[in-house]
Amino acid sequence: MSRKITIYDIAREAGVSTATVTRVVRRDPHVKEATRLKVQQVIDAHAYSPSISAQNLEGGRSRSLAVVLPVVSNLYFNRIFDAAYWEAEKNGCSIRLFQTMENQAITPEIVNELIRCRMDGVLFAGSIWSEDRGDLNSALEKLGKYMPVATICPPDVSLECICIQSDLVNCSRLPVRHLHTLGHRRIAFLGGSMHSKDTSRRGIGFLEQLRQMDLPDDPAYHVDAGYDMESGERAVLRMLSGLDRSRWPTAIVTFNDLVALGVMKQLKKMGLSLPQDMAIIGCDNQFFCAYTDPSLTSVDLHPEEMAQSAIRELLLARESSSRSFAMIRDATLVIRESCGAHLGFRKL
Amino acid sequence: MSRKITIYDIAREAGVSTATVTRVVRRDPHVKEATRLKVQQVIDAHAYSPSISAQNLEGGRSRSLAVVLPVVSNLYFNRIFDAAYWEAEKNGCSIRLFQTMENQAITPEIVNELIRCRMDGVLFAGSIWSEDRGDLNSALEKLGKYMPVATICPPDVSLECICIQSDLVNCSRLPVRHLHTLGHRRIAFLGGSMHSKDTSRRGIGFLEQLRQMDLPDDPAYHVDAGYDMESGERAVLRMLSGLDRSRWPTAIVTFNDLVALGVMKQLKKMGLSLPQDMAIIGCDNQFFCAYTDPSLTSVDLHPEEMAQSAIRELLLARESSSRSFAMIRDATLVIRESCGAHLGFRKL
DNA sequence: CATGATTATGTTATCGGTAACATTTTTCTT
DNA sequence: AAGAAAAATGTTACCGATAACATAATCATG
Repeated sequence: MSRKITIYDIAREAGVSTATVTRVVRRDPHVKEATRLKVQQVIDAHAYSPSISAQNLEGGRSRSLAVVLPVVSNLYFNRIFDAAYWEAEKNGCSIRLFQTMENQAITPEIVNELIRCRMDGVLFAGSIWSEDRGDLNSALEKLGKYMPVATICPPDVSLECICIQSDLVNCSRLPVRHLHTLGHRRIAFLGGSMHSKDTSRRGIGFLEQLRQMDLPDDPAYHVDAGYDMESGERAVLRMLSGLDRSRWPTAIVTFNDLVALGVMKQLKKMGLSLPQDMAIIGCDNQFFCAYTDPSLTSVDLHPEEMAQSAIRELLLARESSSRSFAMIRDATLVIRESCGAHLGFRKL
Repeated sequence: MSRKITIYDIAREAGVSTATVTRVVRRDPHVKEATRLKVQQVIDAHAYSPSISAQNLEGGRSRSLAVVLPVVSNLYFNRIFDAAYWEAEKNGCSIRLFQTMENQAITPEIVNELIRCRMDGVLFAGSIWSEDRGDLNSALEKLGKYMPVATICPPDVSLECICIQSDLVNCSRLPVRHLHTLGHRRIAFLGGSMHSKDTSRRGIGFLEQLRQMDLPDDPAYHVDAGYDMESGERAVLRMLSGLDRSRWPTAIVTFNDLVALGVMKQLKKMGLSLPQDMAIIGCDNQFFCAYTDPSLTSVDLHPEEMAQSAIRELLLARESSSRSFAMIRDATLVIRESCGAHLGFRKL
């Protein structure tokens, strides 16, 4: 393995001091043109570039940001991660990923590692809240003493940080309104685990929306459905088999597109035709929504934009210390075929 | 922002030298129990842990591996990245991601950054080969002088490195054989860009397979289809509209599951029913395959296992210098509904 | 051309650990 | 109890870059 060329090698070969080499590298104007040229030549010849570890040690920063999220393989978080990557890249920073898995806990090990590595900032993204948010908050609070902190998740007023959240109100309102326009009255919500605060928040928004529009908010229409396809399949089966056919909802709003995928599969298995017998609305507007059959109407929370803002704010916060920031990213309903809107379909 | 506790702080407070603190941290047995306890107490009290940058600088390594791939948002590479993450995590390493985008070029900037950061190894994953592979090889060769290199992609014998590849032979053979068993004779391949070496390799394997089984290898059945859903839609339309209905293939093998998604959508739009009118086989066995309608038979190349092996070998190569390794990961056909096998369906 | 101002370059301490080597302390042996 | 061996601990140079400070070289001006 080759030895890495150091600043000393360059200095020696160019016949100058290391200080001058640094100056050339950092484009310090206080260098005579002749010297600059000579040094630059040696640098180019060896393709020298300063060691990151040495720079980090000296400067006490790392030019890298942490992104802490449950799982990258989840498409929603994948989009956050990807967007964060490019935004960081654009600013000469790298991203270090930490996956917390379902429990979404920032373990003391992670906290420690982040501090050890002198991360320039940390972005925490989550959707399911851990049972006692206390742990999470205290972890974030501790991190806040060492680096700027940003979160993309339901907000907690008690926390001073860069706080970006999706528009949960519209996230519930848009689907209900759309379905209402199409004439639906019995609308069900298959959403997440009812034990999680986020879900119930979304569920509550959903219920509020129903009431505002004078639609029935039958508890039987509000079912715990987990976060994936299998859960969706099971949940819809459980819900429908517990109801007399006359009381079946005519539309289902799901926690996310994965759940919707499961729901659609199960409904077809039961012999229903979509969207005629049941309208479906998902959430996240994943890439496959346009390719399901029927294509899936879905709410886009714009995770990319949220991640971008978060990273941008983190980088700004590096300079101007202690900066707190809050924004709500609006939600958008992307209408496709799964509610029959394209057919001019209207429930009676 | 709090100042990070250093080894000097601990040493001073515990009344020992920094060497002793290091010994305690590194579990050196040559420390008196009483001293160890005293130092450990101070360490715990301040939640001290050694600075990564300092360790990296001193030790000349980074405990982190680079994963270079086109795009993480692509599900295939996402799985590679995720598996690499966990395998590295298990070994106390972190992963640094580099996205090369479509051209899949390891730019000089990336090469430089990898060396600058003293990466402990690099895993290059790709599928589409850049037009002149020369650039890529010379980049990998250069990197090889500084760190162990692994690749997950079609092999190049000229390159000395850890070389993991998927079983391209079976990747072509399994779908053709399955379709043949089901009575299909006219089988089409919608695969990637025909300009890329990988695709043509896969395409060639496909053609060979057809010949071996005495099936027609009509060039009209071998179409450039890109890598995503839109390309799949367009490609199948192009292929079928160029053929008399009597000459239509009865089955289509696609480059990947995304292309298959597009193909299925287009076929349905044309009024065909699946799998009766057309059998489809995808590749990658993505999570959504079980939830398309009909569910999609697909080849699994086991990217997770490949990534795992790659990372494992990289970590081993760190110790025993210059280690070259090759393996072919077998492909598996996951049979679902899209060829009608579940119906006992047989083409006549 | 001497002198101060300005510009260019060099010297050195520092960032936070690590490990080789040196030194001190303890333990064991006879 | 003296001396050797072993164990515990301390000292220090080093990893590679940076920047404050010091010094040297160049320039302008009366």
